[in-house]
Amino acid sequence: VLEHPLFSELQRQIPLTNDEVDSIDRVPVHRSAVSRGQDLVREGDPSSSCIVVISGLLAMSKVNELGKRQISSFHLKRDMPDLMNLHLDMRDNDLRAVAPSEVAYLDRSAMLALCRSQPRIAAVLWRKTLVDAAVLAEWLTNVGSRPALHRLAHLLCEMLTRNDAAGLADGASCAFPVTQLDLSEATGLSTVHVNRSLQELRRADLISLEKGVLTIYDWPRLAKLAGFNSAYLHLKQQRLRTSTKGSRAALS
Amino acid sequence: VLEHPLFSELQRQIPLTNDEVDSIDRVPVHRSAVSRGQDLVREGDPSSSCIVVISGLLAMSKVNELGKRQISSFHLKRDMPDLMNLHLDMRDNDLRAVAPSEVAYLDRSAMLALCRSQPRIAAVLWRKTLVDAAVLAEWLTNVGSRPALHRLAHLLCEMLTRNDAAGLADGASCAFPVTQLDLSEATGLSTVHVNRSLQELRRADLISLEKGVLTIYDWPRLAKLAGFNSAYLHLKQQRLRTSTKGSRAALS
DNA sequence: CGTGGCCTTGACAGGAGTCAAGTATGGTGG
DNA sequence: CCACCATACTTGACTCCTGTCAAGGCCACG
Repeated sequence: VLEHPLFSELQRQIPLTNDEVDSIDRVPVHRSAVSRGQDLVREGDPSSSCIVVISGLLAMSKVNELGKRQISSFHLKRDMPDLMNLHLDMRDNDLRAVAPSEVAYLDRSAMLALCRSQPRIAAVLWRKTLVDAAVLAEWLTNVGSRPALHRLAHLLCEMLTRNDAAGLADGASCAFPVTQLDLSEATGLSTVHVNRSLQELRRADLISLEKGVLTIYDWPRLAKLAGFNSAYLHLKQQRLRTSTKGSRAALS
Repeated sequence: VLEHPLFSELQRQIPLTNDEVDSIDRVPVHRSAVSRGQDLVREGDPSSSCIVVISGLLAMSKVNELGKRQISSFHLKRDMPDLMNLHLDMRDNDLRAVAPSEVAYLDRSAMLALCRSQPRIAAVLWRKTLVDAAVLAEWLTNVGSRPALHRLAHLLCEMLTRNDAAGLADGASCAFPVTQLDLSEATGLSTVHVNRSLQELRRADLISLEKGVLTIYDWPRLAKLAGFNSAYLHLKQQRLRTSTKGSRAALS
């Protein structure tokens, strides 16, 4: 018997009462696997479910009138991208699997009922949407105010920090299975420029990004370049990352 | 005796019960006037209050490591910009008066208590934060994927639409008391380029923006240029703006 | 061992930024 | 009532960051 996907995430935030656990168990779940590039939901769909990432990597995005796609967030294991639509009746964005993923669909009206009956759970979920919004604001700042190199560096810093906070990082490395096209859509740059900027970061021995694995060799320098300050992620346990230093040669 | 600022906004969303009205009245309010350019709260401040705009125009913004400011949202009368921080303990953004404004400060812990005791009100407020987040995502798309002219046009379309939905527009006109510096910080463009793009929009007889008043002379053409679709604003009453057409000459 | 993604590279173009100077505009005080 | 000042807006010239186009190389997968 599989654990309820809401349970593991909520338990991380607050200790749950028996009553709360029972309420959670009453939310119907439906699991499913999605392959790379597949859309889970599309702009204009009515919101009818609420997705939890079980594994893999999802991206929320919008396509503008010229067909250019803008990714507005990445979602790791245990993230709930659909929370942003819980109280909205129609989606105005796409949700797509950037890498092969497994997801759980929770019934939306059951989720709404859960929030009505369990205010503490509602508060935790609400808080999660606010953190997502804070990340969105930081992305806007990133895209609107930083030059290409800093922008990419910032995204990479965020990904490692979030993976680390979620217990998904391995030292200075974490999974980040994206193509350069994905990166270009997340940063608002062209793929060619993403390619060149990545090379510059690699040549400076700051990072490597290959086969879907991101490694940051010199955190202090990269974070400084990016102007990265993790405050906007509102992590509960402030794990201060100060010392994953060392050149590529030193690590390998 | 002044009406409670929460009341007018919530009443617009759902009919309130007596019990709910009583709970709202128990939230302490403190009104205050702020002058142009004044910061109401700053990045790093603990969230201790929750602001409602009574009149004027506020902007949320972040300053990057190079001192460049990015505005992430504008807030009109009755908006509650601080709702984005209700469940977060520390602010990661600034809130500033773009124009002379009046605001009401609601006590944050009283707001949290209100949400705990009145789930319907919590749901309405939660929904408001989700709409704000949806706007943020659209801004990201705007800044990340549209060229300067389209980007500005999109912002102007949004402002008129929101003013209209809030009952603050006068036909094809609304207040928008911003400087070109403000516009540049909201769009991620330079002030010089904002200036030239505005002139281009004016020369095409699409808009005027002077003395803090925005007028859109040819909505269909401007909206098309901007790729503007109001769906992301999640307005309850879909007031379809299709026909504020006419050249400047025809209107004046 | 093809074949289609994806990554890489070079050459070129252009949108947007910067710098710098000049022009309105509105508020202030003499 | 008008001179003065600060702030905002305009304009021109020039630079450069980033995008576009196009071709070639490198896998991974069938």
